[in-house]
Amino acid sequence: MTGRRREDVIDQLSRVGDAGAAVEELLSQKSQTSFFTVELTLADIMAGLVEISGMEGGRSQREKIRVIQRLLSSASPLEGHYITAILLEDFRIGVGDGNLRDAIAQAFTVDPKLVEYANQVRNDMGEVSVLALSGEEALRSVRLVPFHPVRMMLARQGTISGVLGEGVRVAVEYKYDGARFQFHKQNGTCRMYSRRLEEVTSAMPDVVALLDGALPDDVIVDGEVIAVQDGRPMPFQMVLRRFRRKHNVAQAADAITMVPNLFDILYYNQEMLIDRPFIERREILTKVSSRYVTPQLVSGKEEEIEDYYHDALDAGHEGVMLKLLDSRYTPGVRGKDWVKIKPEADTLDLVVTGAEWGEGKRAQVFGSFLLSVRSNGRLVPISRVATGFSDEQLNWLFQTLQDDIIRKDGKMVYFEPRLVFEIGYSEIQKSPNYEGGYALRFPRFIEVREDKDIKEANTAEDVEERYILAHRPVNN
DNA sequence: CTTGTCTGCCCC
DNA sequence: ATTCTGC
DNA sequence: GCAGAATGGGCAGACAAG
Repeated sequence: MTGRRREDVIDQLSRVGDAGAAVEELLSQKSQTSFFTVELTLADIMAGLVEISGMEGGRSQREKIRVIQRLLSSASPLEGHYITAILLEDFRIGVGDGNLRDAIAQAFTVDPKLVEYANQVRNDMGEVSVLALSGEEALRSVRLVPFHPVRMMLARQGTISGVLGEGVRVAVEYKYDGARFQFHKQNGTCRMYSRRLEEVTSAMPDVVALLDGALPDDVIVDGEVIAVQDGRPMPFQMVLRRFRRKHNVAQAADAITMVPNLFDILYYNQEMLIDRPFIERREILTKVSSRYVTPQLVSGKEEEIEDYYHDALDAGHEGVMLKLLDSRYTPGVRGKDWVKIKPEADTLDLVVTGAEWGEGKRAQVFGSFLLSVRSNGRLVPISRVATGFSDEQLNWLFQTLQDDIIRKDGKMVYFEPRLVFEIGYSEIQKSPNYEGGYALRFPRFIEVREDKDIKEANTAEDVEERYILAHRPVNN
């Protein structure tokens, strides 16, 4: 569209770190040498977007590219910027749900709290905006309806002692390493939704059948499915092989057994329950469901909760959740009413063998680093890391590593090994993507071990040993 | 038909 | 997921 | 305290290319 070479465009993109801004610049350079443009209308853009959304199958990518090329070539630089932003769903204009909520509240002179409440229940700002037009009463009277999934309530990280105060009692439940789901049933029809509210019913026929059998009609419940074998939870990777599958579902269901665990109920028998206290919802859930309700301890004793937590870890779960007994169900909110307790991260000392240029606010520095373990006198990659750095540390690393670069390949650079990072992680997992066969789950940067030479970094044998140790059967 | 690469209102 | 940052 | 931003491993799917 601008007659530029592919490399120029990539170069531009990595320089500004924002595709919209990059397109704007490229188009403005082009307009100096080009003479005509056809005026682009909103209808043209809409038509293009509709056309693209309907394309699939063979050669569809090429066709999509053709349509985008047509739009951009008749766009002004600013238009190009925002067409690109629309296509990537990436506006970077600092307007999130909060600002939108306040704008709707002001436009229709209603309480922002009610706008938020209605959006929590209906999960559709467009619909909420229409309700706001009719006034506060309409917002107040919104109700949950089966097959309109609501956003899930989220938890924050914490510690047991941090949650327990004077005389505070909490509900303690296992934290499962699986996939969150919401299950709806009405008039004999069942549907299951993922955390991002995608429908996964057809991928989970076995789980849906179990829940159908265990639950009455007209309910919405919240839970987590895990993969199990011989009564023990399987690695998260097994869950991934099942959860959003479209093809060979029956075969996969045969190979990997999935079990639901229910921990909340949002709606039952025409009644919305999200504003009830958690203990009440729990009581209703245990009455309503004949099976699959997650075990629960209610306690205010730190020692007792610690024991329960260690039982959870011994059983192969991630940790526990602590839930305040009187908390409402707040869709989409990561509030302090639910707190997850997980083990502190283990750490490894790893050699920095490469890095990749960043994007956005990291466009001028390395955005992630390649990490390796020692193995028979060689260095073997085991993971990357991209979080845990302050901006200052990223700048320093970018500068200090310049002299170590021995090879470049696209946005990747490779170093003469010198630095050792201490890296925190939650788990070592089998990896098909790294040469050594293992990778770290949730890696994060702790610090540069300036006191350590690369010869003192951890080895592939260390990693394997830790993997085996973590997966050995527990004997009691 | 196989293989490689990229994407996902993706899962964590 | 985790983490840092600006408000 | 909150929301936003930038990034991790890994899976199935969808396409493109051979």
